[in-house]
Parts: sequence; structure tokens; C-alpha cells
Amino acid sequence: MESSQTLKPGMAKESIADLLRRHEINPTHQRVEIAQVLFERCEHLSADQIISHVNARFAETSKATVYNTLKLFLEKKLIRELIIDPNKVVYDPNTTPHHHFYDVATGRLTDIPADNIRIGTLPALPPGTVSDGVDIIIRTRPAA
Amino acid sequence: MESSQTLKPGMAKESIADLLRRHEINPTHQRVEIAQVLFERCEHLSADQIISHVNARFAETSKATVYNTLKLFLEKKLIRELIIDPNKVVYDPNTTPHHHFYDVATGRLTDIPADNIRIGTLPALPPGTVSDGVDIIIRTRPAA
DNA sequence: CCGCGAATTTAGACACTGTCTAACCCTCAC
DNA sequence: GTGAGGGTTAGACAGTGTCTAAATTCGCGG
Repeated sequence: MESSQTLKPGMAKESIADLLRRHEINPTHQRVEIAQVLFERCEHLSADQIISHVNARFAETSKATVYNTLKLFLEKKLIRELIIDPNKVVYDPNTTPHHHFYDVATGRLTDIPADNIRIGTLPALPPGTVSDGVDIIIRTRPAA
Repeated sequence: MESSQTLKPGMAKESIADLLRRHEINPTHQRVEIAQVLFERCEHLSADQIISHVNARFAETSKATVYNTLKLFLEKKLIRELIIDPNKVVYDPNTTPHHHFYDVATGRLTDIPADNIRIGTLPALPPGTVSDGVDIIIRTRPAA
């Protein structure tokens, strides 16, 4: 399958390689491919989808490499991991501090850009639905 | 292994059976055992722990039955499912509307009783830690 | 008490996601 | 060319949960 027309593959790969280098990641072939899949379409993709997308392009990449690379990207703060369900873990290329609103009824995942969280800033529930409660999962780390 | 002394097994089983009946659940032997494990110690237990605890009592209960029963309890709103990690799913016998505060750094899970959520009502972060963001997972359902 | 049909339970096979291992490959310095 | 080290790989493995088909139990009318 051909690469999409939206980005010039050559220059895109260059800047992605730079991005990796800026995060102290050795930009190998496979890593660039994986990063490109993640950043090109700015969606939240699962490991599974990433494997499919990468292998639909040029390179054959093994499952182990994709998992290794995602873990590396996580450590280097290039992406964030988002656990929606035990069988639905997705990766978020947006590393600016932000929050996520996930509605299990509709499957819709919304980004909340604020850092000033109040219930009033959340999107309204779809009409005719009620909430049993909100699970707030806060991901902390030692201050740098 | 003997049953604990804290509850009279007979009457406890009676009231638990009633609880199940009130939720339109046929109170079989195994279901009562599982419910008893969940409600006796009012902790958040994983499916794994529930299997161990049930089998440490009297009854031998198969893995499939425990999973079936937990799914049934969920449908009947007897318990809530709490996804902390892909490999850490626990069940909460407290069905009053409330929220959860989980700190991945400490592993501590706190109940937030309010229905008026504001960031100010959350426990303070441990000193020396910062947050990369908060994932708010809201579990909705059609209004009754 | 008997026996029937429906509901429930069961063991074990299966699927899925992610991890691990040990071998291989590629590059680069010398 | 050669050795060292990082990166990649296939496939085995582990944990969690689902499925299936058979066996058991239960409710209940006769």
C-alpha cells in the first residue's frame, strides 16, 4: 500500500528523526516508521493498530519491536499511554499536559486541554444519560 | 478452612441471599459464596483474589463461574468494576454513587464520596510529586 | 417421590495482549 | 576484515478472561 499524500515522506521522516533525536532516541528505520504512524494521523491508536499500520506501509516490523518502541517512547515522554479498558489501551501522541474524557456508552474520546479541572469544564453528558460516578485516575511521577 | 468468626454464617447467608433476590439474582450456592467474599471484607478485590478466597472456604468454584457471576452482578448493579491497569481490574461492592482516586505511584486507592467533583476535593499529591495529567473516565448509562 | 426442562456449573480448550529469550543483523571504529 | 554493541526478530511463554459442550442441580408439576 502506498504512503498517504498528506505528508512528503522524505521531509516528514527528517523532522520525525529530529524529534526522536531531541528526545534522546536513536532514530532507526523502524522507530521512525512507528513514530510516523503515531504523529501523522493524530489519533489515539492501539498497539494492534500500530502494528497493522506500520506493516501496511513499507517495512515489516515485528510485534516485539513495536512494543519495545512504544515502551521507549513512553519513557522518553514522547507519547502517553491511555487505559480505557483492559483490552483497549491506546497511545496518545499529544504530550502537552491534558486530560481525557471517555464515554463508555458512545466510545467517544475527548481531549480536555485545561489544567484547571472542574466538573463544569467537562462536555455535557448526552441527553438521556446519567453517570454512576467518575473514575479519576491521576498519573503522578517524582518531580523532576 | 473454617469460616471467619466475624459473621454468623447462617444469618449472613440469609441476608445475602435476600440481597441477591432483591436484585433479581437467583441465589445459588456459588453466587452467595462469591457475594459473601465481596461484601464481608469491604475491599476492592480482583477476580483472581475472589477465586482464591472462595476456594479457601468451603465450596470449590470454577473460574468460569466466578467470571460469569461477576458479570451478572455487574449487569444487576450489585457491584462496580474498576479498571486501574490492564492487568489490575478490581470489583467494588460499594454501589452508592462515588468516585475513585488512584495514585499509580503509591498504589493507594481512595474513595471520593462526593457527587460534586472539584479538583480541590481530591487528596493532595504526595510531596515531591507532580502530575502529567488526569484521566477522567466517566461511566454513563441511559437514564432509568 | 419421580422425572422433566431450564438454569447453572464445570473443566478445559481457546483467544488476546503483552513479555521474554536467544539468535541474528547491521553499523561503526579500528 | 573483525569485533563490539545496539537494535531487531520469531516464536515460545504468561496472565487474564471467554467459550463450549457436557454434567449437574434446581424448581416444580404430577
